[in-house]
Amino acid sequence: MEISARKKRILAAVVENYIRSAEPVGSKTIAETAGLGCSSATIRNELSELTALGYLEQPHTSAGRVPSPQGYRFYVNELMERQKLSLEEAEAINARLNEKMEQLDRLMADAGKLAGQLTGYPALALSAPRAATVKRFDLLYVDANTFIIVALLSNSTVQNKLVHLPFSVDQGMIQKLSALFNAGFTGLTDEEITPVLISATERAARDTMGLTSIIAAFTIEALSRSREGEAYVTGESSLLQQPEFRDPDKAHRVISYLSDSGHLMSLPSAGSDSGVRVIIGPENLAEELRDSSVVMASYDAGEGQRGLIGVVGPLRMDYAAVAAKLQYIAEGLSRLLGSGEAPAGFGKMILKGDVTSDE
Amino acid sequence: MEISARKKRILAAVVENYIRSAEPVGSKTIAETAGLGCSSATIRNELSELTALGYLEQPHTSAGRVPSPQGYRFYVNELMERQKLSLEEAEAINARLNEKMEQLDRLMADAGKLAGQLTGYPALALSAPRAATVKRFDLLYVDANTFIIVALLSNSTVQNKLVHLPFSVDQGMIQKLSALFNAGFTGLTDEEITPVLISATERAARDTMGLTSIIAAFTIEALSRSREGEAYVTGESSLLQQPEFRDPDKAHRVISYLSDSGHLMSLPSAGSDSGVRVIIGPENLAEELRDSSVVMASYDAGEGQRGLIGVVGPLRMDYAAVAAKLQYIAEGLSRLLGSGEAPAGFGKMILKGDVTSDE
DNA sequence: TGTTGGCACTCTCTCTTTACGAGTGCTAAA
DNA sequence: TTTAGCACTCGTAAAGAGAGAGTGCCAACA
Repeated sequence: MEISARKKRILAAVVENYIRSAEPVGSKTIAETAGLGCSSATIRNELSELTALGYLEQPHTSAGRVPSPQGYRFYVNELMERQKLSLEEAEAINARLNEKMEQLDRLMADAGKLAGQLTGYPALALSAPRAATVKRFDLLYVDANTFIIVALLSNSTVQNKLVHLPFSVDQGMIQKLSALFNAGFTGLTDEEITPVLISATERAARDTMGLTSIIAAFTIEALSRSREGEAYVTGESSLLQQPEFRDPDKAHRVISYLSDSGHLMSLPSAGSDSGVRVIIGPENLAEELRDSSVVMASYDAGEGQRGLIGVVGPLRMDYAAVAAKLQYIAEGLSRLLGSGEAPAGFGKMILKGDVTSDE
Repeated sequence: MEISARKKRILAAVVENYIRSAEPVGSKTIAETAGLGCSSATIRNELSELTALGYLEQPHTSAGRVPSPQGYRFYVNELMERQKLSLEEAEAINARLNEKMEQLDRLMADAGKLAGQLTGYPALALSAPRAATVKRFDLLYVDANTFIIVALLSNSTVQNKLVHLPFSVDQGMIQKLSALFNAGFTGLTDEEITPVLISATERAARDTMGLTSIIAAFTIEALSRSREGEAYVTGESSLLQQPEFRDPDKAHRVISYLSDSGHLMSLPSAGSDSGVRVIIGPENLAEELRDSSVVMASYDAGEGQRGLIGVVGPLRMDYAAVAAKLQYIAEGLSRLLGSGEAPAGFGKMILKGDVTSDE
């Protein structure tokens, strides 16, 4: 069934009013604010039909209307105007992004924080999980009982570990091990580093002191950590300021769900086609998020990696503003970090609309 | 004024009952449960005096008594029995600690998580801030445009950074820089690395194409990060389950205060290391924590470092149980990480690592 | 056919009143 | 010094009344 232009305007008015006021919207309000040149009675008829179509809901017989999840979805897909950031906002974001450039290893989490502060919702930052391999090992001899393992991974991160030993090793042993690992363990994912391989290497090295397994264990851990991706959540408590989360139990359910990073990693799996993704209430796979909406934007983190920033809030979220802000931040991050290469291995993720990626 | 033994027993009964029930404790309840062989009227007289002395409070004329902060303090200092963990609890903690040994760099945060899960309160984990210096630099040549900076710090962490250059360097240059930094920058705190020193080094190296300042900037950042210490907070939302934090605004104030790690670093300054510390409500310096209590235990993190784990909860916290658990965890951590007294006879290796990843 | 004003109806929210109960403080007796 | 008894206080839960907002429907109108 096709929806008339006026119905669309009325639906948009309901959504936008409700987003602002958090209270059911009545026909009178719409007649006054939407500027449709018709009376509240007419609006009532339209509202009634929109309700029958499933776009609106009535909390009780004699209250105003509230958008249903389907109503929000329609709004997001077809009615929502692409919001432009104000100059101040854009500049504030740029300033924050530039100032963070110094601390690249924390950038991911900081990007989440920025998103949270700008939108006032709890924010999440995810790095796409991705199988990595070691490109190169270095073992640094420190003293007779100490050495450092340094591993350069295929995703261009460097992991290291300081190892203290209860016995002595000499430089020769360290060099031998280094050569051995560079020869035998580079290019392998964590799953390919099997106990069989380790013990074979151990025999080849004539290593009786267990050094091989120490290094192998470190390698496996470093790789699997990178494969699992990382997740940061910040500003969880700002959820408490939303009227729909004044119930501490409800808030607790959502927040504690968010706090378990394991859960979060499954969020983006639901599909990732365009720049900004909106998941509305019951569309969430996770039971705990059925009363919440999630808005996410992905960015190019360089080295063929993609990152994700997003916020979580009530259904009554200001989708237009949040989407605009997230997209702007994501674009900024892509510009700063991005390699310009096509994203590999993380599905096709093309930023929607006018991407100004001059790289 | 000296407090009679019976008053002490009554006070303890009030505190313990209130901790359990979260509701004001009446004279009748005490007469029935405390086993003092006297009637509720007698208890009433005593309660009245305890109230006059400031150990108890009355929410309103005709409710039971609630411990005042001073009452909690007296309870913690003199009445609280040192609780012993059950065998299951102790074993659960030990198991968790051992399983974490593999991932030492995350151990600090994990220890906090453990404390939180065991006690049901939000938990924090702090590393004591401490000025560090670089003990040793290594620059690893990767390819003509890429090298890795590895710095071993005096606090036995290792920091690294992968550097991509828009121009080529050769191995000789890398080696020269490495020698230069090992000669000129080891043993300095971040504050001692002045722009004057950097530019002097740059001149001395002749034609380093800005590499000197890149490495110097990395060094400063690594050192200042270590000097600021680190703070992790987990399980904030469990505060919402406490009856005294059902008010979302109150909970939000506390949680958002906790979420700012800058605030947390000032927490331990008020006191020193020995054993378990309890800070009760108004004793907190921070306004935001005046309605909360903090229990902290410090542990020996090895290398002369101390770490801190703690929990935050309502005044009505089960101090005895929480203190016992924290102490047990802290002792376990000290045993695992502690440098000085660790019995090396078991051939147990002490692995300590720090992982940073830069792009 | 679509739009409008009018009107009765419904339902929630808030305020007030009432009743209840838990616990105290006091007094007098043991 | 302890105890039993009793009046009193105060918060809370339940019940009732009134107001207000918004709907749904109907008849009239362009």
